[in-house]
Amino acid sequence: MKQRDSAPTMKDVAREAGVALGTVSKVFNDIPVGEDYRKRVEEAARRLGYQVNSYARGLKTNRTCSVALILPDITHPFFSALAQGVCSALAARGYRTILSITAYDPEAEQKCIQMVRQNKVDGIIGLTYNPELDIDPRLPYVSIDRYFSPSVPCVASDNFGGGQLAAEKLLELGCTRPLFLRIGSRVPGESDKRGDGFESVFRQRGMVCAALRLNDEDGLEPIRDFLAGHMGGGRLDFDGIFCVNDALAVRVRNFLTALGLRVPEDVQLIGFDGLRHFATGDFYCSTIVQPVGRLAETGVDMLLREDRSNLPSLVCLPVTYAPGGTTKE
Amino acid sequence: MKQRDSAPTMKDVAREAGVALGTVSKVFNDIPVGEDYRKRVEEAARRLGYQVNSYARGLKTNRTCSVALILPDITHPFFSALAQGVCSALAARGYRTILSITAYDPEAEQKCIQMVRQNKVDGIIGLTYNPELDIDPRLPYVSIDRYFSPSVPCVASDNFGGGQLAAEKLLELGCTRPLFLRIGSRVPGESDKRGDGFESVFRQRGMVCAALRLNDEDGLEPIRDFLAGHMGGGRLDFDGIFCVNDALAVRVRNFLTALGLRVPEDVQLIGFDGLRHFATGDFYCSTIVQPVGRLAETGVDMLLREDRSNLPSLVCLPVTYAPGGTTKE
DNA sequence: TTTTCGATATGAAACGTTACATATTCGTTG
DNA sequence: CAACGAATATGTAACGTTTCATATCGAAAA
Repeated sequence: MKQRDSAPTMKDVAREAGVALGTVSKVFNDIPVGEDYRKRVEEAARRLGYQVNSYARGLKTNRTCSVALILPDITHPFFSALAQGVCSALAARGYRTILSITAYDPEAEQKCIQMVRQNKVDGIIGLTYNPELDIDPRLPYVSIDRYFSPSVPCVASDNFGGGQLAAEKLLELGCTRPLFLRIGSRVPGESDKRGDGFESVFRQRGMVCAALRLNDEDGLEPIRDFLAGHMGGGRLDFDGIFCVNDALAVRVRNFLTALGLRVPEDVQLIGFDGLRHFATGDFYCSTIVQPVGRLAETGVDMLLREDRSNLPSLVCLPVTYAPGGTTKE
Repeated sequence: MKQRDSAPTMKDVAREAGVALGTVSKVFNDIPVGEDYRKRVEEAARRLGYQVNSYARGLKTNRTCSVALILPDITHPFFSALAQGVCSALAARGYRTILSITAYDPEAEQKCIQMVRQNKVDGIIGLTYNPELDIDPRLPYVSIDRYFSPSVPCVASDNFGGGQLAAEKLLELGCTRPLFLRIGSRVPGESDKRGDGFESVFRQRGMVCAALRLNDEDGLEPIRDFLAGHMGGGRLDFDGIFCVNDALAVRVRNFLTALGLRVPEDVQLIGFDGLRHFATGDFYCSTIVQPVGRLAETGVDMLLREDRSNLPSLVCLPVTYAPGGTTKE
C-alpha cells in the first residue's frame, strides 16, 4: 500500500468516494447534494481522515474565520476577562481568536493592525490607546471602551451613568463631601466620562465636588500627598471618594488606612470595573461593575453582523453597583 | 483610472515594477536579487500598498507562522501571565498566537486540537488536563506544566524542588508540625510533586508530615473542617502549612483567622505560584514563585527549535521563595 | 416514442503564492 | 573574437480549495 506522507485532499476523497471534486466541495459547504452521494463522500472522508485545508479555502473565499483581538495587557484582570468573553463568543460562532498584545505601545498597536491586515483576518476587536490609529476602513473593526469616530463602531460601558450611579450611592449612604480621583492614560478615553457623570449629580444638587485628575506618568504620590494635605484634626475633608477604577481604589484605601482613617466608617470608597479576587471571588472594593461578558458578546456581535452598513457608532451597556466592603453597603 | 476593489497582488507589483513575478517573490522572501531590481520592486510595492497574502503563502509552503495556545481559563492570573509570555515570545519570532480556551473541559480540549489541526497551525503550546488527549505526533506540541509521555516534550517548574524549598523554609523559620494541603484536578499532574518534595524533606529528618489531598469536586469545606478538627485549647496541631497553590493558601489563611489564629505568629503559610495582587503588585502570601516568563519562553523555544529530533522530554525550571506576609519572613 | 425541462453531478478555471527548470545576461578565458 | 560559465531573471506548474458553465440524467409533457 502506498504511503501517504501528506494530508489527504478533496481529490483523494473524491477518488475514494468515486465522485467528482466539486461534489466533495459541496458536501463540506452544506450545499444540497443527493443523499447517496453525500453519504459516500462523508464515509470516504472519515476513512481517509480528511480535514479541509483552511488556507486553500481562505485563498479562494477571502474569508478566514479568524478575528484579531488587540489588547494592551492580558495580565490585567479586566482585560483577561474580556479576552475570555471575546474568545468564547467567537468560538461559539466558529471563529478563531488571534491574540495580539501591545503593552500600551502605540507603535506596537499600529504594527498589530498592520500584521493583522497582512494576515487577512476577517475583522478586529481592539482595545487600543493610540489616538491616531490608522484603521483600514475596509476591515471590519469594533473598538471596545474607546470611541474613535462615527465610522468606527464602539461598544463601551455606560461610563457616565456609572459615575452618576456612584454619586447617587454615596449620597444615599450619607456622604456630603465628595471627591473624584482619576489616574489614566493621557489620551481622552471613555473612562473620562465616569468623573463627568459623578460630578454632574452633585452639580445638579448645587453641591461642589472636588476632583484630582492625573496621568499614568505622574504616579500615585501626588494622590497620597493630596489626601495627606486634606487631613485636619484627624479628619479628612472628604467622606466619599469615587475612583476611576478598582486598581486606584485599592491603592487609595491603603493610603487612607495609612493615614489612620477607617474605611468605610470615616470615608467611603467606590471603584469602577467590578474586579474580583482571583481566589475568593470577592470584590476588591465597593464598585461599579462593568458587564464584561456582555461587552465581549456585543463586540463580537457587532463585528460579525451580516449587515454592517448601519451599525450604531456607540453602544453603551448598563453598569451595576456592587458593595464590596468599602462602603456602608 | 480603473478602480481596484481587491488588494494588489504580486502580479500587480510585478507589472508596476516591470519585472517578473518570480522576482517579486524573491524580494519578499529575502532571496538574493539584483540591487536595482530589489529597489524597483520595493518601490512599486510601497506605491501599491502591497501586502503578501499569507493564505496563498500558507497554501504553498504549508507553514502558517501561527501557533495555537490552549489554556483552560485565561482569567486565572497564572494562566494570563503565561499567555502574555507565550504571546510575546511568539511575536518576537514573527509568529501569531491563536488562543483557545477550554474551560477545563476535556472534550473542548480535544475539539481545540481538532480545530487546530484543521486550521493548520505550525504547532501547539498546551496546558491541558485531559489525560487521554489524542495528540497528532506529526504536529509539534509542547506541553506546559503537564507531563504526558516521553514523546511529548514538556516544560514545567521544578515542582518537587519547590516543595523541598517550602519545607526547608518552614524548618528554618522554626516550624516543627508541618501540614501539606492539596486541592486539584483528579488527573495526576506535575503539581502533585510539590507535596512529594515537601514531605521528602521531613521524612529525611525523621519527622512526620501530615497531609490532606482533595479534588476540585470536593470543595473547600473538608479542609475547613479538617483544620477546625485539629484545634485544641486555642492551638492548632500544625505550625507550618504548605498549600499546593496560592489560591488555596489565601482561602486557608481566611479559615485560620476565622478560627482565631494569627498568621504568621501562630501558623505560617506558604503557597505556590507567586501570584501578585493586580493593583499593588504584592504577593498574596508567602509563596514559591514559578518563573512564568521563562516557562513561556522555554516552551516557545522548544516548539520552534530547528532540530526537534532530540528534544528533552521534560525541562524543569528553578523556582524561588518569596516572603509575602504569611511567614516570619 | 420523442421532446423538453428541471435537477444535479462534473470538470476546468481561478485564487495568490512558491519553486523549479529554462532563458538571458555579462564578464572571463582560450 | 568566439565560446564558455556563473549568476540571476523569467515563466510556468503546482498547492487545495470554490465556483461556474457545461454535461448528464430522469421524469413529465406532447
